[in-house]
Amino acid sequence: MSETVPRPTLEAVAARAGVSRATVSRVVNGSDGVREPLAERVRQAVEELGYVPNQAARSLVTKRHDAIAVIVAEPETRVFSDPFFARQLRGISKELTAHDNQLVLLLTEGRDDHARVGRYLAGGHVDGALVFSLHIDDPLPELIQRAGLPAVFGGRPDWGGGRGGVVYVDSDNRGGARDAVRHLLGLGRSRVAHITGALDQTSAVDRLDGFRDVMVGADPGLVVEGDFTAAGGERAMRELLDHCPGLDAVFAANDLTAAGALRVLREHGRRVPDDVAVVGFDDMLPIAEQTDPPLTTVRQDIEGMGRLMARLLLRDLDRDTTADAAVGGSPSSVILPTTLVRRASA
Amino acid sequence: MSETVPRPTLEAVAARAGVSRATVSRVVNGSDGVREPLAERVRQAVEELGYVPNQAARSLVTKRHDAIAVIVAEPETRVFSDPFFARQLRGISKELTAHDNQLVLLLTEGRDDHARVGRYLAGGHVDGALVFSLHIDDPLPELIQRAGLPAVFGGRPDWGGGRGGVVYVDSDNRGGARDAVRHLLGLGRSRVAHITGALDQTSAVDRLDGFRDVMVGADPGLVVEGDFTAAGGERAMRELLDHCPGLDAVFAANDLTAAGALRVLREHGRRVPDDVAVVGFDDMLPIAEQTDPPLTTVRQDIEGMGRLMARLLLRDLDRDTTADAAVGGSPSSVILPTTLVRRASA
DNA sequence: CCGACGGGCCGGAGCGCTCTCGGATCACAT
DNA sequence: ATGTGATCCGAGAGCGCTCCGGCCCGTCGG
Repeated sequence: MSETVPRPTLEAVAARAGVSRATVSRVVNGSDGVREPLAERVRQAVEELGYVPNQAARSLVTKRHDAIAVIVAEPETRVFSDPFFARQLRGISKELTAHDNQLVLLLTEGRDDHARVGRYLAGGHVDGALVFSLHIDDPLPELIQRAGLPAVFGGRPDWGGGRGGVVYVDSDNRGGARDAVRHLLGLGRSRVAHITGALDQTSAVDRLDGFRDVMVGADPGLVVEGDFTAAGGERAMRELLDHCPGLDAVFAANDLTAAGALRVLREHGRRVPDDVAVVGFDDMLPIAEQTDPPLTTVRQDIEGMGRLMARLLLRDLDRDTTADAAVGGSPSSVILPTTLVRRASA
Repeated sequence: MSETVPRPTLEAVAARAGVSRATVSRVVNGSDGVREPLAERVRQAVEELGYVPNQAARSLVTKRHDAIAVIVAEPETRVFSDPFFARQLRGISKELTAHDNQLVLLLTEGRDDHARVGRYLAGGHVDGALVFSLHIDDPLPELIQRAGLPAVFGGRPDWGGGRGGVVYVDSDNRGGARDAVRHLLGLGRSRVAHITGALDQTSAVDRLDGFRDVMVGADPGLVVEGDFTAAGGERAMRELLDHCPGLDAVFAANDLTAAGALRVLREHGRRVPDDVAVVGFDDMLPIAEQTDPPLTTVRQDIEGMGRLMARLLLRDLDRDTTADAAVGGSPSSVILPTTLVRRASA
């Protein structure tokens, strides 16, 4: 019924083309040293038989799998509540498939999942790993290293990336924040507040740092901690309005936060942007376009981040393969630029 | 430097434990026929050497890969603009890892990608496929069948699923729509309008059907086509207000559409829910909670859908393996119930 | 006490592929 | 005609695993 027809093997193709396995292998893998007429005969046999190489057998000898693990720590619900994840994945996918690599997705649930992931990585199924949202006490890097796999991290890791040549890709959160605040100042605002993100995430810390870079010596009361959610934005905005009723601008750590802030501002009768200008971060659609008024925000190239992560990893991979020595040294981390998107809120 | 230590093989473990490969294999795979003292010695050797079986070698002989492909058609940008995708993936992932299966993600870009996917599926890397948003002219089912792989589809396929025992999992879009409309009627509304989704998607068609089930013989002018976007919702709402200014309720095909409709209603000075009650679909967070007023909507169990898809597929797989004959017949499609979530808009 | 029987364990074959060698072939120069 | 490379191709080994057949040894009936 669902009985699979046994797929043709190299040998079958060889027999049909009247050559040896080795020759077929050469043709299939595009190495030279096979004269044209013969090669053509082989190609035809491949065609006729619908031959597709058996990856398992190939991996067994090459020790290459042409597969990359993408590891996402599930507790980061943020990853799931916004389209970031999907966009990044899309970038990764594009880059990987362009190089004939497969994407194996590992969503880790909790603590105990690490054992599973470790076993998997050690099991030699993949050639490398792409890892998201790493925390300081995360055993993942250790596991990956023990498995002898190269890895690239998404977002600056907690410990600053200073350790053992960790490679990561991140947006220029700090620079983006500076741009946002400068834009606000450029609008003639002077009492600029900041609602931070969840400060256990480096992106939130970096954005706060960027804010401070520009607002040196500002009233510390103008900074209130949020958590990247709309509810957090509302709460923080209320607090802000309470303590600093004179503020004329708000830089929110992300668009969701900004949306919450906007609601509270409206509730309190403040007009945006006339009374208070608001800038968000992420350019998270459709949120950013749907707020009232539409949000001025800092856009980052999410898909590009994903693609870049994959590219760095792949480069590392065939550096190992092709070169005898390190050709260009290990790859190093990359910070991607952001751009300010002007809409109506500031 | 990044030189990998050669991983221990079965043979190495066997040598250390003073037994044969076969015995180690038995112990590792949990088959019986090895007496306890020996088994223990083997287990210890495994431990000491940190042995992990080589999957490639194993697959080569078992023809099993313990991996499932998840195929998502990229053009469905809807998939990427809302968290559906991630949620479903999460459900799938949970179920798969619980059964020690890996998740290989295939995002297909366009037409020409099908060749790649086909090759991959035929390449014998995976044991089955989970497929999303299939269209009527999609070559995917053909490819999958040719590769001899079992598959489960997400969402009712275009051609109605009547063909060749296609198995799919879907929400009860029609029933959910009925609930929504009945709720509106229960509120005493009588001129209920519907803004549809993109009607080339079965979910949109089903929701429309559900609407019609309840509103038999209603003014056809009360149904306007949307496209699942907020902009589409705005456009449709304007049209509706133009042609049927007397309407007192709107059932929107999804929450984004509802959000657009809400904006236009406010713009026209209609109060929600006093003048016009609005119900959405999806309970897409954070949108549904953030609209003004918060949206009454129909919730579907996205994660459950994913999990169920995976479960059906896995069941199908080891039905092939274990049973001599069909134990319980082929699995069949499942429709998951929806629930109405009451908030302020209706 | 011997032969039959059976469960526990081992050796070997082989999954489909790659890759190293060495043999065959051919052009060209000797 | 023969040597000489360079070039092309094939045979064979083996990657790490599973599984089959058979050997060995313990057990029991006669």
